[in-house]
Amino acid sequence: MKSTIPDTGVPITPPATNGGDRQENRHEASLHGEILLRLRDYVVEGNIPDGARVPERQLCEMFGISRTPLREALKVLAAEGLIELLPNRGARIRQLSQRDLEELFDVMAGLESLAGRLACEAITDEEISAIEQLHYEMYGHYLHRDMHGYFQANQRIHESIVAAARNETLKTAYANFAGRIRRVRYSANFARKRQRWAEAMREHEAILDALRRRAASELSDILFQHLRNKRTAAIEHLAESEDDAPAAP
Amino acid sequence: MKSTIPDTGVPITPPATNGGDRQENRHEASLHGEILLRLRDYVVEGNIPDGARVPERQLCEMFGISRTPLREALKVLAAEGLIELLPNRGARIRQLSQRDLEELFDVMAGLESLAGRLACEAITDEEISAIEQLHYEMYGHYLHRDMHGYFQANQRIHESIVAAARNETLKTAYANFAGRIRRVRYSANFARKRQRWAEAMREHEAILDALRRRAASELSDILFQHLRNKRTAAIEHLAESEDDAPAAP
DNA sequence: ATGACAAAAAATGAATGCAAAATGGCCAAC
DNA sequence: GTTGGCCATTTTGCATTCATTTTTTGTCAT
Repeated sequence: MKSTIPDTGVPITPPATNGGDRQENRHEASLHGEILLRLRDYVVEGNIPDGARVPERQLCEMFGISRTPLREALKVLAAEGLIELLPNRGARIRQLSQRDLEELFDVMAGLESLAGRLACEAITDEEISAIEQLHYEMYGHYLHRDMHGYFQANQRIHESIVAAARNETLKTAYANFAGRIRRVRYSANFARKRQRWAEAMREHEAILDALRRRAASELSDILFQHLRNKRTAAIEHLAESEDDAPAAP
Repeated sequence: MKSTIPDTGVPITPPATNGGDRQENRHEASLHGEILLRLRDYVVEGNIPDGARVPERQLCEMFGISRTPLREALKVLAAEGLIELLPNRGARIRQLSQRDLEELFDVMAGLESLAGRLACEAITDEEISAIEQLHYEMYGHYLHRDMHGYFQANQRIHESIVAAARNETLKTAYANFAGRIRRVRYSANFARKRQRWAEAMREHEAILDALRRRAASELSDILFQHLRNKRTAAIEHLAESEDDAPAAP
């Protein structure tokens, strides 16, 4: 006797309270902030299908709160681009078109490219060593065909570069866009091509090389191209998986 | 007998309803959307001093609405980084430290750099001609020492490049960050140095040149450096003007 | 059986009400 | 004269309520 959202069939399973907040500062104090964090994770993790309605009432009883703080959180999520609010017709999970995805990847590419440029100005030898460490770790996962481990190491490398840029504003913006993409990744489980793996490894080595030499604009170029290639791979993958799972009505 | 906000001395002058909405889509339909647009402009135009409290109640009677839609708008503005919400202590205009400004300028530099890169892939000859037109116009203002006209032409050039990137996501993000900086510009009236003018003109010519040749990574470098120089000029100017107007308590 | 229309039901948008926290003032004590 | 604590007022946060719009459902006619 599990209650579901009739329209979408989404099971109402209250997710555990968020422990590790990433970009919000002290919003966990107030209720709407707490809700914001939980709801954002809930959406990012893909618990609600693309384009589905996000009924206030259901979410209210799911979180055990009234509509006021929830609506505040919805407005913020809409501003972040995760959902969209149709006047008098409630919130829907924002359906990303292929074009939207391309745009998002390009913006991410621009931000990482910038991060690399800035990192060259401020990164320490220790930080580079740490990234090298991650690189070798990633290489190990690559050899063992461990996609999950590879992904994690890869993500940590990119996060390290962003962190080395010493720019909190950039870091926040990066996290925001990353969240939008992650939602898609959760839904359509990216399986990367073998061939792309080898390429990506080579690119990562070039990244490390440029980083060691603090070659700012060169690193900027490489990072942009690296993300561009990622974009192409992702788009191709999505185009393929559209066969078995056609777009929502 | 003009009522004022006691704490801050902000005169309550209801701004006219916003005619030209820029980044929001159809939010003008609902009341909270309307309020969002008006309040954002009100804040961006610098009508409330840095770090001052933004009392809900005053704003409510100023806009003639209840607190619910206003609070929703405040949450969004906080997410955009224009204000900050202290738990149980209301909203304050976000005070940007010098470091914050530097970070913002760098992110803007990264976004414009990206815009240039992308523009090289898609820009038409007609669009380049239009930018050249703006460039000559700007040159005229430069010769006549018309700072306002120069500024406007300059801004339109940069906006044209962003538009030529054919990326709505980028455009929105760009507008967002530009708004945060514009607030500062309104408060502390940037007066650009003569010497910097000549430099900027040269840089703009280099930009045009790279754009004509569709030299993506070169343009990317130039644009980044151009914005970096802008940043330096702005920071210096702020540092100087701190003498007569010390920081808020 | 199907389509259109109308009424009921539900959901959204905004306003109000209420409890808790913070701000400010006042007085006493040092 | 300054400092510290106590109480009144204000303000914030959230729940509840009211009004309007949308969506569903039921009925009837074709």
